[in-house]
Amino acid sequence: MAPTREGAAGRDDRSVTGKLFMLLSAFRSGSAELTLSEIAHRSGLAMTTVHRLVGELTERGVLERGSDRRYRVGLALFEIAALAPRGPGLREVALPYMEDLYEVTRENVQLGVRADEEVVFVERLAGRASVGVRTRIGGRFPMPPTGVGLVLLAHAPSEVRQRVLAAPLRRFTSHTLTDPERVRRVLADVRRDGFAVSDRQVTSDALSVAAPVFDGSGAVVAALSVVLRFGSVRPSSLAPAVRMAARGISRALSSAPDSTGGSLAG
Amino acid sequence: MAPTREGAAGRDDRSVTGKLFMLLSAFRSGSAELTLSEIAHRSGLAMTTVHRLVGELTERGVLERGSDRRYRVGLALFEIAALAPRGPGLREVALPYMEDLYEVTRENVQLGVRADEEVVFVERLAGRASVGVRTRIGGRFPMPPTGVGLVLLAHAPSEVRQRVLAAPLRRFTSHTLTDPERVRRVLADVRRDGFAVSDRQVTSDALSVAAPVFDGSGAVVAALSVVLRFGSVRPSSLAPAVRMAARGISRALSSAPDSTGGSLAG
DNA sequence: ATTTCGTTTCCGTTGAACGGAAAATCCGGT
DNA sequence: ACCGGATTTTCCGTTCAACGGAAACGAAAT
Repeated sequence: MAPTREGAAGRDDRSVTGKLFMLLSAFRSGSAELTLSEIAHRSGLAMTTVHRLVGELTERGVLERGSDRRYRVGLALFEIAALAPRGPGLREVALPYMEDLYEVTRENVQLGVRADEEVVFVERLAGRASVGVRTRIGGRFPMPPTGVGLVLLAHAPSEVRQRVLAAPLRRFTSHTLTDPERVRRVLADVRRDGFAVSDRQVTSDALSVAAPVFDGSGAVVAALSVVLRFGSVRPSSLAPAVRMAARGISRALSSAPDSTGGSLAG
Repeated sequence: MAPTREGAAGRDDRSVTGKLFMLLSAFRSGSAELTLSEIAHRSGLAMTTVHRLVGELTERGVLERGSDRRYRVGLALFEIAALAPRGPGLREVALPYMEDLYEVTRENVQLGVRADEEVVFVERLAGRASVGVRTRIGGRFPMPPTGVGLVLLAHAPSEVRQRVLAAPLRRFTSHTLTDPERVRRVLADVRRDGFAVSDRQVTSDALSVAAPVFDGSGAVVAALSVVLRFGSVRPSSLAPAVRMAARGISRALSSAPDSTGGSLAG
């Protein structure tokens, strides 16, 4: 074994499919542009193997080479990923409603779905006046501290909830809830009220209000949130607007031919 | 050796990488949800091969299974594609400027880049009042009839321009320009004026005004456009606004640490 | 000029990928 | 509930694509 220090890597690196996945995942951590040897190092694959695979991927546009000859994720991957029903597909029908919400609040409007035990943010509208957020589109984030996460967690299968609350809850600010029992009670409130408030859980100057998005079968498939600067408005006063927008998306999803209901079995 | 000119439909289905690419590309044409045998049929691969590959992809979240057991593109692919500098990376810095433009016009605001000899749309903002467009995010479109396409083509390497104008120009409406010489003159105007107008080239009720987006080195890396209902405003009156927004994006790109300049050699 | 670091080519070995065949499962029809 | 056709999944012997060590090549830095 080489002295590579990757802990998160998958177990199965025998198949080409697995190698390709590890190779592409190398771009997730760190910068968006990598040299061949950086890819080899981060993916834990042999140089020659990476060289061959990267060559083929580049030929097909899955990777591209920049002016400095570095490799970057290419458009071909973007084109295929654009077809993901829970990603851009969902975004497509949600956008007009998010737009409305943005106009009213002038603050970050976020749309997220659950992947395993984390949130993946699918879309975010932000103007230049919006308060800064630590999330990135296509990026993961723990569920408990975020508004969308609370909604998704509240409506997730109980096994998922168990597992998430069994793990230590990461602290971001002095307000972050780290007691599983407290969070459990918050989740019950979220289910009762139909919306969630995350008060300075991620950054000390922001809070978010979130509401669930349902598919045709009544399952929660996503969550919508607005991120506000702390102190600017009373959170609960925005709940109706967020819920309205979320319901608008839900309705659009039900009537759309392309059902976006999906489950990630734990 | 020399880069293969054969373009899209590569006959190289020997390598696993190629097979995976063909497999995933099966989702491009037609619906977003496919059964195993549909994937096998569309990709041209053997059932057992597809079965094995699809199984592994599903394990990693690159594909997902819906409630009806059909396969769809999964979030893992979306997460990786989100790192593409010319895709979501570009979108991220462009969004606030696009937002501004949307507010002023209340119409479709589009951002596109060139891939080979076509446009790939990276982002589109649209309200409910906007006119319908035939483009899709992550989708391809011929360059000559679209606003963004005209800008990208005008600033593309001359070989690209040659090839595009050598091929027959597809007609969408009675106004679509199909004479290469006419288009060539339009492209010269685009370079001189700093913006492009596509008048009812794609649909008879819409026209678009587009301007180039530059990276730090002065190369055109993208194009921004507004799609208007025909007759609502005089196109040239919007040119300054579009150019302003495009320049804003250009400036943001230059100062960003992550250069998004990229070339796709012909 | 020499070192260093990254990239690319070469080639013999090997096991992952392959796909035909058959079993298992699903599904609409009766 | 029962049947027949279509779809999905498992099994397994064969083979060729994938592999990676070694060495040549290229480009900056010293």
